[in-house]
Amino acid sequence: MDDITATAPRNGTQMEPLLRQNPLFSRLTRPQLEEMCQYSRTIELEEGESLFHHGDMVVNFFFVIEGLIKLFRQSADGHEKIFELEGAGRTFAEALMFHEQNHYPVSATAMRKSTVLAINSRKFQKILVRSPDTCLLIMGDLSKRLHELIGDIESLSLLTGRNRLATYFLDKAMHEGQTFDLDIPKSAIASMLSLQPETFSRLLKELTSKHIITAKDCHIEVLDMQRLREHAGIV
Amino acid sequence: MDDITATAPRNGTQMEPLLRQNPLFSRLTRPQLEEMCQYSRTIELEEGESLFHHGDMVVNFFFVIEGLIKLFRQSADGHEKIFELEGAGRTFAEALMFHEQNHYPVSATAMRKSTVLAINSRKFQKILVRSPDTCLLIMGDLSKRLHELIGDIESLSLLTGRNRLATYFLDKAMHEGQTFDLDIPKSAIASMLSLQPETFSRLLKELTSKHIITAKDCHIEVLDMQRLREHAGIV
DNA sequence: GCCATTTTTTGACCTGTATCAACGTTGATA
DNA sequence: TATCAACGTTGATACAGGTCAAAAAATGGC
Repeated sequence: MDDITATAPRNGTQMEPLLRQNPLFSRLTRPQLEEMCQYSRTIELEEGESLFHHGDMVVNFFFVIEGLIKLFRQSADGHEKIFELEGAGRTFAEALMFHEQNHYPVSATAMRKSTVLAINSRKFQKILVRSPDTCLLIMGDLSKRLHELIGDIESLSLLTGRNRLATYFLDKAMHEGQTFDLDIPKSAIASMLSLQPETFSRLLKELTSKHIITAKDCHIEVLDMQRLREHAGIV
Repeated sequence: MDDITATAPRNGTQMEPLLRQNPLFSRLTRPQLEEMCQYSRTIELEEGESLFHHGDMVVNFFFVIEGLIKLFRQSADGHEKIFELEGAGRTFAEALMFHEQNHYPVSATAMRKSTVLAINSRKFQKILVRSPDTCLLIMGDLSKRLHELIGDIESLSLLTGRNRLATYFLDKAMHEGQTFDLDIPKSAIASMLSLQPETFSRLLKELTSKHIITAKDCHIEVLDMQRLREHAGIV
């Protein structure tokens, strides 16, 4: 019997626990998981290496074993918008498996040395038909992403860059406490917030000059949550 | 036996054919459809009447029998962003049924006299568990919406208002031919494109003064598809 | 047809953010 | 240590689009 861990990228790493954390795989039986792994392969990516391009035909969806994958799109004039950064334990492009003859709507490249599991969409779909439990979890997942995207559209339509930056910091502070680090280049954060790096820099300066946060390199400390909330524009 | 058509809002209208056009219902057996209708009720809405508000607890999802429903969100300073207009045959808020204890992420009001079918989410979910076919169709549907939202985010992040208006007209021209009518108030179109009515009006004027379109009241004719495409910024 | 109301357009002005260019920092490489 | 490239900051400037106010046009009731 093929052991799942055999497909793990590095010596003895148990991949199953990591897979099980993701709703796509949490309810699959062990044989189903093994079947899936037979139709999967791990891909090692160097920093900056590309996994697929906007417009490529969809064959696989992906599970991040390690690293960080950037999902983005470029405009005609070379500007880049990052939609999402996916880290260890996350899947991406799985929503596409439910279309026939589909094309990736975004491009994917590694922000740092990464390992991903490429899972054949068509084969996985066959497993799905026999797992209504998993179907419901996936639908829950898709629905959550839908929510998030609606939130993004709202903030692009109704809020200012200042609002979006403050919201970003509020989120960070919620999850990691009053002091945290920016773990990706500022220009990448700017792109996620749909701002130019220059504007990002100026807004950051504004928040520090108002003594709402302190910023030393990538290290941020929130001094005044209340006023940060006010700047988030949610009132 | 309860006939499905019994829940139809107006004398003798067969609702089943309309329901069957929607992927959510196309693969359900007749008994399943009847079971569903037992947990549903039709709601009549006057123009401007509200169906639910952003933040309300999710109990039902909705199927539009007739009319037009506006899905939107309001910012703190009273600005409104329309996410979607749903007409006859469309469902909305169905993505929410896969979360427990969920709240509507948008508000819904009727743009004109409308009739909707309110379907109990929890009950429908129970039918779903026994319909893997339908699950896959729904996932396809959710995935398509995800795509569309990603497209919206891209156009808000990377394109100008001019680009978005041109894209809107291109789409219309594709579906309805070189000449078509704006069937909703201009201010509503502006909101969908994330523009102020004043800006919308000015961009419209610009397109007419360049002889790319003609606009008389709500009647639009595209004169120069090629240049309209150029204005859409997709190059 | 006329009035009241709503929607759209127009004008003047202002603000947020992009753009372009220059410069400082940092970190890797030779 | 010198050099180069990548990244971030700063300043000057430009422009898209928002805001406010008022006029014009369209709509709907009576």
